[in-house]
Amino acid sequence: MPKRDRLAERREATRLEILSAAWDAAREAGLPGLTLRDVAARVGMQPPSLYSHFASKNAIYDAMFEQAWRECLVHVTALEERLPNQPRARLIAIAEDYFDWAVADVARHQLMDENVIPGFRPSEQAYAPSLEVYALYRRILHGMGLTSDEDADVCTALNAGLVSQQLANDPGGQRWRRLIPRVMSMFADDVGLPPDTAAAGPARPNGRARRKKAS
Amino acid sequence: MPKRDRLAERREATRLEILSAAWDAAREAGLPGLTLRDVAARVGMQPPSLYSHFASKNAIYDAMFEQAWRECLVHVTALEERLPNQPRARLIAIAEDYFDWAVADVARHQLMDENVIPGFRPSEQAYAPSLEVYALYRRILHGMGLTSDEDADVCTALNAGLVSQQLANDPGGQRWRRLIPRVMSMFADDVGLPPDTAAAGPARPNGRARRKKAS
DNA sequence: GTCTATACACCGATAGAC
DNA sequence: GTCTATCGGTGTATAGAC
Repeated sequence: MPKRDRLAERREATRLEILSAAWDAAREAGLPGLTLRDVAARVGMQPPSLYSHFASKNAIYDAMFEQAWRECLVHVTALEERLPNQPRARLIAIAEDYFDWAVADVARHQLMDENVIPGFRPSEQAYAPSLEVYALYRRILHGMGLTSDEDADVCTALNAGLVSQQLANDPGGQRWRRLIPRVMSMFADDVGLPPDTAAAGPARPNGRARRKKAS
Repeated sequence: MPKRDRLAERREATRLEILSAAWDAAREAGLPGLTLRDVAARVGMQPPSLYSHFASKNAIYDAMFEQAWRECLVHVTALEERLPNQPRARLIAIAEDYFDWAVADVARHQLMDENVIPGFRPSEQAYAPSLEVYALYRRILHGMGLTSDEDADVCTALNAGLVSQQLANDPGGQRWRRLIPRVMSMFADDVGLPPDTAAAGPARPNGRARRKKAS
């Protein structure tokens, strides 16, 4: 293996190490409270040395933004494999899974879905994975017969609202998380989804998913 | 009138002037980007002079938080007077009004509903008006026959989600604002509100709402 | 009491030595 | 690539003028 590749690998490893430290720091001090000095200390560097790997603090936010959405893409892709068959149960499972994932890391959620950093706008490259997630989401809904983009917008708004209220008014609690089955049923009624056939109630169904219908 | 009162009035006026300048600065530089030097310059003071009126920067945020929610309380109270009679039209009017009010001032919305400032938690006193708004909101819903606290939580989540998605993904646009009638109708169906009648008498919301059970 | 002047510790960012 | 040194700017604090 050429030397250049080893160097590139090591350089990439350092980048990832810095980002990992940045996530730790952001979770501890809050996303906007992240400081380069803190990050540098965690990786055993002097603060200015970070500029050898990132052009600015916002560049670190940008890389974190891309990481978070890539992570989300992997997460949702994996989730798709183990979704229940019944459309209504699917909606609930998706919503609960997204909810838990968002609430599990507030700093990550703020970076992904809120404008917490004054000067920060994600770059084209960092924004791309988020579009992929949204496309995947629409594809899943499409598989249930929800072909309208409006439906997807409504559904994302419902999820976003539940998460937002939970974090703002009852952090660490379950007050809005408990409403997910009801809200998703409401949405299912609105778009005219038929009732789930099997004994899959509003609670998370544990029945093994059968293979999708061949159409 | 005793001298003390005149002094107190002047002091209060200065406080309000500082807060007004703080709002201007926050709207311009983003809520977390607000700096005491900027605020001081806008009121023709030296930065340390602000400490004669506020104990800290967070104390300014706290006063702004209280102001914003008091303003919201006044706004919603005034709105209540001119709400349509029909329950479904009421829901839509409330939602659209809240939406426009929230979107009209992003900095205000961030302060009220998001955790944008790392170290900031509103004081008991500053938090009180927000509880009043929520109580008023529940009372309005109660007048439509929606007596459950869950209903109110769902409704606030719907509104919050629409605003959140609008600001995050289409700032300045109408993409989610257009969904308000549909989402509110969906909610009205869920709680079993009867259809609005064409000709409306005075507000006599005696139609008892019953939550429809979804399969 | 209110404001000015000054200082401190911390921040992001840059320049240059090695 | 990493370091030291340093810059301008920030929130915060205090001492002292009026």
